[in-house]
Amino acid sequence: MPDRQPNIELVRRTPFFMTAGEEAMSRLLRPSFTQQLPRGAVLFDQDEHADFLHMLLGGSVGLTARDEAGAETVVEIFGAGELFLVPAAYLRLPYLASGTALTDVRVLMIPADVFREGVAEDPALARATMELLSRHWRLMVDQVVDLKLRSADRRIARFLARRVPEAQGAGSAEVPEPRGTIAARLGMTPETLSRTLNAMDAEGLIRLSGKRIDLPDRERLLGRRSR
Amino acid sequence: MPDRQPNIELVRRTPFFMTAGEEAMSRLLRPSFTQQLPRGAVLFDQDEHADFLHMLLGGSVGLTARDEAGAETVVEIFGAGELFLVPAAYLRLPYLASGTALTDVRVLMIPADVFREGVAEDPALARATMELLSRHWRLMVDQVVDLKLRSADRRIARFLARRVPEAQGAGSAEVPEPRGTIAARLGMTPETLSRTLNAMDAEGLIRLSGKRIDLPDRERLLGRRSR
DNA sequence: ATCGTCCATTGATCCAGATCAATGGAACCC
DNA sequence: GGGTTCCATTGATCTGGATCAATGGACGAT
Repeated sequence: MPDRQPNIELVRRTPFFMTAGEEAMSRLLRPSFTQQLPRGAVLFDQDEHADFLHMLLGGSVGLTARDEAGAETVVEIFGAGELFLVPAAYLRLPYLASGTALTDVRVLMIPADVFREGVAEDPALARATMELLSRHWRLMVDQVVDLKLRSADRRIARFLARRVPEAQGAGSAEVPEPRGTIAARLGMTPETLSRTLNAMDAEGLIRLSGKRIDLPDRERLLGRRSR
Repeated sequence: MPDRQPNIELVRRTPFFMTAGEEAMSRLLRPSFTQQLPRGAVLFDQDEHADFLHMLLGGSVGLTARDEAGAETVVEIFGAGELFLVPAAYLRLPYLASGTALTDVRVLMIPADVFREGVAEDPALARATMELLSRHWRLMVDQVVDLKLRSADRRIARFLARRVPEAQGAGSAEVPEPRGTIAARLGMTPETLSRTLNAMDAEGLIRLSGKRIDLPDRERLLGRRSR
C-alpha cells in the first residue's frame, strides 16, 4: 500500500537531508512513496536492476549477500534515517546484495533516475551524497579491520557499544534483529554469538534481557583484552 | 623532490579524469605535485589530518590499518591510476589507515582543500567523485563478503584471477608486493598464503615464478569448490 | 665475493570458532 | 489453548588456519 504522505519531519531531520537541503528534499520526495513492510519481507534482490534508493523511516534492514555456492551473510544492518543503495543506483549496476526487513519497516522509495537527475543539477544534493558515500566507505573499512584483527568477543563488544545512545558509562542497547542476522553481520555463527553473549552476562559485562541488552560499564566491556 | 610536471597523458587517461573532464584536471593539477618514493616509504599516517588526496601514477600502495593493540592489517592495495583518500579529505577527518609504498611509487599529491573547492564548483568533478566512491564502496563490500564466506584458498584464487588483464582463459598475474602484505590484504598469515600457493602450484592450478604467477586455466582455478 | 638483514618457506602443534546434533521456548495460527 | 513452526540455546566434537619455531634464500651494503 504505497503512501504518498511520508512523515516529512522525520525525513527532514535525517543527516542526509540536513545537508542536501529543503529544495533537494522536495524534489526527491515528489515522485517518491513510502512502503510499510513486515519483518522478513525482501525489499530488493541481489543482481536485480537498481530502480530505487531506499530511505529507512523506521525499523531496520539487513543487506544480505549470497555467494555463488548459495551461502549468505549480512554485509550491513541499516537503521532508521539511513539512505542506502546509492552506489548501485548511481552506477546503474545491479544490486550487490539483497535487502531484508529485520523488523517491521517503513521505507521511503526514491526513484533512481530522479535521484541521478537531482544530483546532477543540485550541488547541495551532490554534496550530501558524497558525504554519505564517504561515511559508508569508512564503515566498511571499519568492518574489514574488525574481521581481520579482532576476535569474536571484541567484535560483539564493539557492536553493542555502538548501539548505545549515550557516549559514556552505562547504557542500554536495543537489539530487535534476529540473532542469526547479527551473528552474520559480525562474521560468526549464531552459536558463537549466543555462547559469547551468555559468557559476558555471567561475567557481569552485560545484562541480557530479551531484545534489550544492558551495558553496565561500557569502558570495561570494550577494554577487555582477549588477544 | 617534488616534481611539477607529472606525466599528463597518464593522468588524463585515468577513469577518474576521463569522467571529471579536462577542466577539472587542470584545476586540480595546477597546485599539485608528484613525488617519487622507494618501496617501504610511508605516504601518510593513520589518524593524521588529511591534507592531500593521492593519485598513484606508478607502483602500488597499501592501506594499512592499526588497531588499538598495535596489530596491523592491509585494508586495500591500490595500483596505478587509482585516486584514494577522498573520504578523509572530503569529511575533513583523520585518515583511517596509513599508506605504505609496496613498490617504488610515483604519486600525484592533490591538496585536499583544492579538491573540496573543485568538487563544489564543477559538477563533472562531483560526478567522477561519486562514481569513484560508489566503486570503492562496492570493493569493500566485496571484500567483506570474501572474508565472511570464502575460505583462504578461494580468496587467493579470486585475488590472482583479478590481477590477470585478460578476462578469459590463461594469463599471467604480476605480484610485486611483499607476500606478507598480500596475506594481510587477504585476511590470512604469510604462512597460510605460502603453503596454499605451493599446494596450488603442485596441483597445476598456478605456476609460481617469483614476482609473477601464471594462471594456465583461470576457470579451473576459480571453479574449485573447497567451500 | 662475503656478510648481514630481511623475508619467504617449511615443519609441528595448537586453538578459536565452526559444525553437527539435540533440546528448549516464544510467537503465531486456527 | 494446544499444536506447529521457527529461532535461540546448549552440548560435544572437529578443523582451518594461526601460532611458534627453525631454516633457507634473495638482495643490498661494504
